[in-house]
Amino acid sequence: MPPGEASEKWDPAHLMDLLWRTRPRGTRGPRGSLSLDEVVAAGVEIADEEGLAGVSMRKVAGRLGVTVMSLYRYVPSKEDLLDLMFEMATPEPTMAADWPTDWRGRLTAYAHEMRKLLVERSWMLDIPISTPPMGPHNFAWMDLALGAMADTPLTEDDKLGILILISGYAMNESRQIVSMNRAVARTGVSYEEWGEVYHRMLERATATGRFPALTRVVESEVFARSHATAEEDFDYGLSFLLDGVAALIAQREKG
Amino acid sequence: MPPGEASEKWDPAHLMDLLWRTRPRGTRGPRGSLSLDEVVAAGVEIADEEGLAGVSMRKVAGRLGVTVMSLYRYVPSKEDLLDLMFEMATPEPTMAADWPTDWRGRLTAYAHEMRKLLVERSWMLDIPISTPPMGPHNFAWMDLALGAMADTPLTEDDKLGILILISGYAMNESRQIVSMNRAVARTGVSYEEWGEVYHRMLERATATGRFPALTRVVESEVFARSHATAEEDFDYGLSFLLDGVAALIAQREKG
DNA sequence: TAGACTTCGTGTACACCATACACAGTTTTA
DNA sequence: TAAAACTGTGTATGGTGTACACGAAGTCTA
Repeated sequence: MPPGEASEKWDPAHLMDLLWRTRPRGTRGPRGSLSLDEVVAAGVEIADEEGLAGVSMRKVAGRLGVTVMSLYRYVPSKEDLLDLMFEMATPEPTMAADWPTDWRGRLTAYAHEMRKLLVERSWMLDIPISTPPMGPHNFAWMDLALGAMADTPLTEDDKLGILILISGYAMNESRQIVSMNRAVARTGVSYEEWGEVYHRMLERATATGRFPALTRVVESEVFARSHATAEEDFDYGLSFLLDGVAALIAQREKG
Repeated sequence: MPPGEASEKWDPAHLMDLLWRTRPRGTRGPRGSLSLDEVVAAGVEIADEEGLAGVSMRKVAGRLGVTVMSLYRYVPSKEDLLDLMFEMATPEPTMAADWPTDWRGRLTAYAHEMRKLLVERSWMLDIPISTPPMGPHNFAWMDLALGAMADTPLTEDDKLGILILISGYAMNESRQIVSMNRAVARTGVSYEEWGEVYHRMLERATATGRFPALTRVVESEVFARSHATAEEDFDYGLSFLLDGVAALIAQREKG
């Protein structure tokens, strides 16, 4: 390789080696007193307790009774640690028991499962994702959703598109739920009162007359009335997507 | 008020005052040499040039020729500054000219406009959003989308749900595009080659036989083949949503 | 007009943060 | 036995947001 040419670019394969624990490890020196899993697990613990902002290399090291710099023998950077935490926090999907048999039921269950995970471990949504999914657990989830559509006449192209669409929807909806939960925690205003508060803000803003369509929504008191549960809201949007899938399936069956 | 009761909670109304420039300003002391708009604009400039990570209070102050701490006379915290930047970076929607007349065309245009903005100013997606939209420009966008459905028999409840759904979709899709752009920038691997690279990673992973449905997708070479443009991908998912909206409209017309 | 009151910008200081680097100790291979 | 490779550690660098105290400057009230 010509010198100076390879301007030190980042290689996604390194991350994959970390995720799959396939990093070649020389046999020479002393074996580490820790394992990659222990380091990542410590990070996950802290994130579960204090959120992602609480995860610092110092705290991870402290929890393991080790100096900060020794962590870098296991993980190239904090960014990689976060990617590894995301993978570890994604559970192996185990839905054999009550797993429905029709594609619609399965995709619904999949979306719900994803939302449940992301709302519980909301710090996962705070991790800046810099690559497409590459870890084994994440692949397993993809496989699950794709498998849900196995009995349909959809093309593989279709399935992939739908997978992305539904995952995106679940992430998005989770993001909103989480942001609402945090607002509640931070303000001390209850979940129910927040609709009231937002309603008043909108009233103040629409009083200028600049937002006619928004004004009509506000006047309909959607915000002020006690609203549907987050679960219902989620299913509402999901049904839109699944109707679209159904239509596509019908089309593929015909053609 | 009983002492010790109000345990110093965060008040969203303060943020709204900032966003609407309605913060009461005493008339006593000297007038500031800067304005809130100048501070926020400086932040936006830096974000445009270096991304959100480049925005620090020190750099903003430096750009304005002022000490760091003086910024806190205009903005309570960096978090608020970011919220203000989000609002300022959202342009006043001006789509009078080629604005379609049917709801479907309008919602499509809306979604495209949103995607364009978020991909251009990708740092907006990096801002941790902690409240529902409260700024004038954000309200204007909401109004636009709601107004797009004015001629339909949808209830105000429906419209709000659809607004959230479509905005969420646009944000989500933008997030993916941006993350791809960043991967390209960081690895030096071209946009086209990335499919190739990811394909090989998937091949390696599916070789274990653990992911049957994923294997079928990989074997179909969806990733390896040069793929649809991001624009086409976007419209693909959007059509799903809009079909759902059409179905709901038909239903409301009947009932 | 004098003094009280506010608000300004500034400098200093603190408690963090990620990580580059050199080093000494330990383990394995040639 | 010596070389090589890998380990954990301490130190150091250059960042981060913001609390606090200060003097200067402007505006209101008596």
